[in-house]
Amino acid sequence: MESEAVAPRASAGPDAVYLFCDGACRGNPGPMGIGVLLRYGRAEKLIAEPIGRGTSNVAELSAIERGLREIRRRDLPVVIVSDSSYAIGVLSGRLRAHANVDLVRRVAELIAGFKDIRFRRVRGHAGMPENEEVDRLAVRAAAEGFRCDDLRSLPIPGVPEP
Amino acid sequence: MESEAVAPRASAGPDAVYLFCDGACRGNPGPMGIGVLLRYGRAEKLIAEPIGRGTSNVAELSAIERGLREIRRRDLPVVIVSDSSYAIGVLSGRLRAHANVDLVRRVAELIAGFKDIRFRRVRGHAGMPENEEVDRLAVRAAAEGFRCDDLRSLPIPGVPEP
RNA sequence: AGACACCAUGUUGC
DNA sequence: GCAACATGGTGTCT
Repeated sequence: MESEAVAPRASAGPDAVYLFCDGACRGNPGPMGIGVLLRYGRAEKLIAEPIGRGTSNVAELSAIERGLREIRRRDLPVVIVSDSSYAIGVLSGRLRAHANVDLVRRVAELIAGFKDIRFRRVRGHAGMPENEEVDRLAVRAAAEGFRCDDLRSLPIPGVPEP
Repeated sequence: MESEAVAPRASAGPDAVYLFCDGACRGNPGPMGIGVLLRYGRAEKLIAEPIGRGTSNVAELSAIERGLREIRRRDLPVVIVSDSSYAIGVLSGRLRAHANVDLVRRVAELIAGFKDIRFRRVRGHAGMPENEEVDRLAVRAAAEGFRCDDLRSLPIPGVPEP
């Protein structure tokens, strides 16, 4: 795995799209679900979807794929935030995929269509709010078939919500 | 590798130094840590150290090296207790080292300076208390940069601790 | 093909 | 906190 140094790392800039994603299954293999949070400026989009039966690693890869397909502006820098060392490893070429070859290649080609994609590994259940949120979405999608595709606006500090 | 029969085996005698050691990484390769427990009579010494980035096998070899360097009395019999079939193999000459050649030679020369060194292979995570302890030390050293170098006295059965 | 080790993730149970 | 299972990877040797 290997965590990147997080603190000293420059952010991808104000125009970057942040893609937080997580996959879950009930049992492994088992019914899978994905959770995605896309953030661009003050706008957020939440996606939850059950995606059939498969393995935990397939769920993690599928969450990344689903999130990337949501991004139209392929010229914008994208930061993929995932807790799956496996998914980041096989997509960044650090690990070689022996299983899930088709899925890995499909997502890799998707990635190749973007101008600037970076990966950011985070520890699962380490308190990062966005990671916790997509984890809950993925778990609900896998367990209850929960599905959503909602826009949302970030609160502005000091400005009361309507 | 086959496990040696543990129960019927003669111990190395009352004056032997027991060197329990383990290496760990966070990811492989990744940040490494070592854990060492030296026992001589009723005295124990615990060592934990992060040792930079490398592979699991390098960590295992380094734990042995670090433990051996702690032993002054090279005339005493030493029992190296490790769960690494690789480390014991390359150091005992049963396996041939193609990688990590410098490190292997360095530790082998260290070993050659002792009068009586034996290896004892134990299964990892099989419940042996000393192995579990050095495993935890190594993992903490790799994960959190934990470091220690402490003396400790074994409890005497029937005698309450202070 | 096998062995040992080191991990990551996903679950299940208490 | 403690068990256990599965899916996937590397480091190393035979």
